[in-house]
Amino acid sequence: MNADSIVSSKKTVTLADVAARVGVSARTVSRVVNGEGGCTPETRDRITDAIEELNYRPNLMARGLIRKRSDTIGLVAVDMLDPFFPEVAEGVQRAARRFKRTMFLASTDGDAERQRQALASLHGHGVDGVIVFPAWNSHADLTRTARRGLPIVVVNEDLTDDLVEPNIASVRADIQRGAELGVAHLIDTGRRRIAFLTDTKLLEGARVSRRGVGYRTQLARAGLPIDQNLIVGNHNSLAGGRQGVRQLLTLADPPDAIFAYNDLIALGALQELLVQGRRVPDDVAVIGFDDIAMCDAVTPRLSSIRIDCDLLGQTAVETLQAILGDPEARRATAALPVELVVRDSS
Amino acid sequence: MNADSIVSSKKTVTLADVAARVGVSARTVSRVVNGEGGCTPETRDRITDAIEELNYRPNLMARGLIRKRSDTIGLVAVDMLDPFFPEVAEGVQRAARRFKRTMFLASTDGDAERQRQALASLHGHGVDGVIVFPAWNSHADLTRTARRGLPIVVVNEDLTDDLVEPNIASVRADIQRGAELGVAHLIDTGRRRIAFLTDTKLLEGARVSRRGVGYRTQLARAGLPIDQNLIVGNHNSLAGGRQGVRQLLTLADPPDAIFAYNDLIALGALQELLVQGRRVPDDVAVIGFDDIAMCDAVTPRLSSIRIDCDLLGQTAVETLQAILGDPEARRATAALPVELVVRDSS
DNA sequence: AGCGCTGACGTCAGCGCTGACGTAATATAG
DNA sequence: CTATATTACGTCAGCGCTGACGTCAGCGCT
Repeated sequence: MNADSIVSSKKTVTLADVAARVGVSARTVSRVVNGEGGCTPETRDRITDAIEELNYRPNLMARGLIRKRSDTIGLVAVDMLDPFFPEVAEGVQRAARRFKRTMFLASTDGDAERQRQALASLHGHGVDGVIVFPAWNSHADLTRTARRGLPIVVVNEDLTDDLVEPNIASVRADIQRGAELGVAHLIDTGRRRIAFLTDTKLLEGARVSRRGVGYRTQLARAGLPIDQNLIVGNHNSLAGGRQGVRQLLTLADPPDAIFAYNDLIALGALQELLVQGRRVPDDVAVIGFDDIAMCDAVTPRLSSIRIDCDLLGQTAVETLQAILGDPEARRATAALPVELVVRDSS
Repeated sequence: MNADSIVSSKKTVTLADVAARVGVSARTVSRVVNGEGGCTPETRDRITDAIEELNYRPNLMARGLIRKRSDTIGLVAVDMLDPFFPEVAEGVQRAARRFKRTMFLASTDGDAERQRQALASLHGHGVDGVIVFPAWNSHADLTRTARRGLPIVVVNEDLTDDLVEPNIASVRADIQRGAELGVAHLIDTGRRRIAFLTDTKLLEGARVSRRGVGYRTQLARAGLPIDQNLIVGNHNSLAGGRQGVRQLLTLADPPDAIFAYNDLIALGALQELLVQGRRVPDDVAVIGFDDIAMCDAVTPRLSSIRIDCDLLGQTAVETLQAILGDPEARRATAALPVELVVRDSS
């Protein structure tokens, strides 16, 4: 009976249960649970024991309902299958822990509707703020959500149109410069027909991608023409990269270098080139973006533009902390530095 | 003034606000929000309009406090940097959506304390149940959490000691059979010194890993000796795989095949072998486990044991649904089938 | 006319918790 | 020895919402 009541109470245990057990008021138990002090060490110990015995855990929803903060943050990523997101998520997670916050992650596959649902759910469940890798075409949504009072930090938006709104801050690596470094490197090593293997979504409408800008800028600077045949869009995946190379290799005058939207696409491209009997980098150089861990583990090792994922995550969390304190604070931080990492594929 | 009140209400909008606007009771608004019916289409429309105008969103914490369910589930993964977890997470996400549930993800890096915190937070915030890739040495924790009333589905536990507890179910792929298929394949193709490159954690204490059992079983069946020098543990990462190969290559009698704990380790191993000038598979065959997408994108392509991540995630969610209905239901399901995928590395 | 019945609402309590404030006992100051 | 501060609690309301139940008008039926 006793042993049973200790380990397996079917009903949820509340503050009141603990209070009754000890013979104090629920308020006092609450004080102990929250370490507010204002009670005898002796009382504290008795309550602590009772909490242990009854296996009490605070109901965070009830607490959140009153406090209007939960010490949690949401991370809304696009696609967990692209290793870039997990890498940043780890950085966010680490930083969140430093601020004693729990991070909950939701992913959207880049779908605006799913992003909307994720944000609504996170907000409704009381996260104090969210860090978002925005889905395509979701600026209006983000703006509305922010106006509902949810602080948002937008991370690494590749599009150049800015979101200016109180409650929305943004953090990103210096993507355009990264693209410039990559393309300049290809040009410097003698490449003249440089393809841009990107995400289809970025070719729809009149999108202006920072990577695209960097690519064009560097070609122009070197006096190289921009050949639309060399700009191909595919799904953001290994398969998308492979498909892109297949398209490029049908050209009468195929490229001698590929600048990929990211490493996932680049890795797919790399493989397809090898399968098709092209030598990398002799026949075709390949350079990716993000510098995910796999870049260093494939053969030939993939050159890439390094983004410090840990720093990016950390900066995002710090920025969120800032706007949690003051909604007008730090609308945007300086773009984080990027670095060209030349390996064997270029 | 009006436009302002429409778009940017600073205060949180509640049912009562909407009710006041329309001139009905909060209860009626609640009925509309939850689609309970029992009101005139006309009233419904007026309320719907007011909800839109005031930008009202239900407070899910308040709702959860009463309903004692939130239609959310938690996924507690070990390490997002191992692509296996994101792949399963996608499967879980997809299945959760089918059941109209939102999934929140937390990761633990295999640390029991962080797992404890993640579970406490998820439970406290009212998730209806969790799917857990257990951290090492966390069975006691899981048991306690389950006894607090949180339904748990344990996924893909490699250890052979079972958790038998109401409120805990388990789902996994047939890991031991997978290991047997992989090792048997290596033996069948003439390999005689087969190394087992595993996770350090699994070598601590008297752990019995399903993969280890499969490995030993097959060696025994073929009459091959078990050489402790060929069983090395390292961190579960690309670097861990590289380090493992470095250790193995110092042996006087190095292996002619490597059976890796998972693909991440296998990919690291593969690279280090190539760097060290070994030919794969001619000098050393390598086979991984999980069959993550990258297996098919590296050169040489990595042989592996395929686990259907989508099915695994889906089964986990279905099992959770089952114990949500009945805590005694489906304690454990049959192990999901695995498949040997032979590519270029073996 | 009187009956019950249905539909469309409203009323009220309370989920579990904490902020604001009250109170009694003891410690310290004048 | 009284006045005041401090400590260690308790009381109470209410966060936003929904379950249970109540009310009342309108309808069909005898």
